[in-house]
Amino acid sequence: MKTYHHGNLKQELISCAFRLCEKHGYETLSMRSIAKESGVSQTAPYRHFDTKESLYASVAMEGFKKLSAATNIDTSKKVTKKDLVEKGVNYINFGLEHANTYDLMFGTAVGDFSNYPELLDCANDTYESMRLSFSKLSNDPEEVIAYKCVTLWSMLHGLVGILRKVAIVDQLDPEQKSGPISSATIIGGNLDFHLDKVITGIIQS
Amino acid sequence: MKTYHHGNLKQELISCAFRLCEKHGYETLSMRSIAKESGVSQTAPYRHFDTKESLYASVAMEGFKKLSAATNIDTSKKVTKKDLVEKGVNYINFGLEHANTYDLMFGTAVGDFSNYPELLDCANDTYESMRLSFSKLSNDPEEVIAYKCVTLWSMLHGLVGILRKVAIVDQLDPEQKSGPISSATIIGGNLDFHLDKVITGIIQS
DNA sequence: AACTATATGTTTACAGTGTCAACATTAAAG
DNA sequence: CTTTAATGTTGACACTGTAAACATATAGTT
Repeated sequence: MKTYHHGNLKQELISCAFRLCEKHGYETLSMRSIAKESGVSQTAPYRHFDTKESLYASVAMEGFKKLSAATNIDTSKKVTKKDLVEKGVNYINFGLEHANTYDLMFGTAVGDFSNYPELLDCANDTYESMRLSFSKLSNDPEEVIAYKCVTLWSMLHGLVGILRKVAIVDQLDPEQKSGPISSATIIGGNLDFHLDKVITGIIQS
Repeated sequence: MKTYHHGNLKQELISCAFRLCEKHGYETLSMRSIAKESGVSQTAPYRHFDTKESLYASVAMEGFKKLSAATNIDTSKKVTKKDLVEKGVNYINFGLEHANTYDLMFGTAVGDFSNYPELLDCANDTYESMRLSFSKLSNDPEEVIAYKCVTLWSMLHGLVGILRKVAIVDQLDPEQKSGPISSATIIGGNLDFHLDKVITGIIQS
């Protein structure tokens, strides 16, 4: 039975967009295709999203929620370096496994997060969780902790980006493409070992 | 005197696109607007670029050339850590000052560099230059050097990304927005100090 | 010099896009 | 039960990437 009013269209549009984004990348999304996929007329989405960017923002928000879930540390217990490393690995894996969504979250698709307060909150949560972990791990003053967080996040974020563009690096030595110089082999294969070193360095810095 | 044949259209299109990209971001570029700006019919660009992506690739290439120029180290002389830090600062500054172009270079606009061999070469040059610097600095075996390069590049790349999204971090504590917790203050204001620490860590790793 | 092939330009056309305005239907509030 | 607001549809507009057909200039060959 098909009703005129969908009842839950907004959520449907978001999860539909999320699905399509994960599969084909956000660049190929169109308002119209999402509407069609949701079985609704092509301009119906505009009752729930002012612009395409604001739909993007909602999808990005989903992404940050999932990222937070994958990297959140239980700070009620004692926090160890091992926890940080483990969640760092999770961060990288999220970036690689949800590459298309990650692009949406950190690319130019959503220009300024402060136009989307809920999205901003979600993004902040990810950072805040990291900050809390660091603060449970040491007695550093706040500024130092903030500093270390930014450093770690930069490292993780950069690693995702570079591992994605691994072709650039790997194709340097075509003969050795799958040999020991491959960054995927060097870092990807020993991710926790690598992150352990990096995080140790940051903690001690 | 207006001739039917432009004479140098390809280059004109590229530099025109580059200019527009720098100013307004690549997302707002259109084949037609670039054509118009170049004073030529709307489909003329297709005599020189199969697709929009391939124009993007050419613009990205310009970007990598400039990035290489800004970060290249004279390896005929002795290479010091200070050189690396200085070029690291240049890298970050390039990323921040040419943010729009940087997005084009490292975002999803050009899907797979291996479709554009010249672009791949330019990107590789940037890496290769870094590799050479590292190799002049120590006696590490090749794999270790490659590893360190990837680590450093990740850090630089990540830092550009995070500093750009600084709002996420800074707006955590609205009261302190321009206070000591701002990542821009922490890192941006002490960029060379920060990079010195990071690079020292990488060299010793 | 004349002829031909190729490179480079223009015009026209098509399907797809974001988004607005006008209208239709349903649900919610009084 | 009536009014209003929320949510849907249809139709339209200007813009996009890009293909096809055609026009003109340049380069190469005889």
